[in-house]
Amino acid sequence: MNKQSLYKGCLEPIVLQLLGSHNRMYGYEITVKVKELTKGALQITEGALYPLLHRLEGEGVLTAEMEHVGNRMRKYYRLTPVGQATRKNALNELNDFIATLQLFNKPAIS
Amino acid sequence: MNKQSLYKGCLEPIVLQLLGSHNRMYGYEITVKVKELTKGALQITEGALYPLLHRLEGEGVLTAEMEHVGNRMRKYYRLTPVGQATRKNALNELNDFIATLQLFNKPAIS
DNA sequence: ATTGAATACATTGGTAACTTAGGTATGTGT
DNA sequence: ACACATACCTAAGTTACCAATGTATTCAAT
Repeated sequence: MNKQSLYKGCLEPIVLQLLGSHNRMYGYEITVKVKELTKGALQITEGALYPLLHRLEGEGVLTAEMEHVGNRMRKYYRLTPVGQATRKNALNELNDFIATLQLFNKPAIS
Repeated sequence: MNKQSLYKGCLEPIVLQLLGSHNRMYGYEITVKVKELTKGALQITEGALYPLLHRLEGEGVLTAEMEHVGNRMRKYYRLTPVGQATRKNALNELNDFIATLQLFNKPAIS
């Protein structure tokens, strides 16, 4: 078992948290920021991120605005009002989750 | 997204931790203990647990011994020496994971 | 000037780790 | 008698990811 598997299911709350503290971000920026923030511990793959962003946009959690920087396209995402609430809720769940995991955090007994 | 999805990938380290602090346990006991410990926050399904135990046994992480209590069978699992090491490693990964998640734990900015 | 890496978007196919639903059987409470 | 708890198990479907690939532009290095 690869430790990366622990992060399964955490991508959405992480992205929501990032967007909750950054006004707006584009996809590639998110991957770089996460890698940087976690010092490489977590590397979001684009194959996971882009479909997630599209889904969240479709659900009304995010809005997107295209922008051109030079000749290159960027798609900026930001939280909608619904997304703000979703983020808060996801944060609560994340904290409950962490608290629960801590219950099992014992050095050993043997 | 159901918050249960956060636990995806955490079942193995949790089971290893439990067995690391309990000498030996049987499957059903594990489900009850986890539910009790987490006050219902985490309910391991048998469809997830039994295949996991079988896999870990096959990998040499656990050994099993059958026992009869009255007319009913119990299959007790315990960590092998390999399993002890696996548990320690899983615990480290779990702690790193928690530390990484904490990086995103900010109330908000908005 | 060309090559590789970085930037930036995206999709497709495969898979691991679950959930849901079921099956078998014994014991216990009402 | 019936439901619920105990105790094992499996099979089929779902989900959320990863790996690989594709397109195109920009920049640094040789």
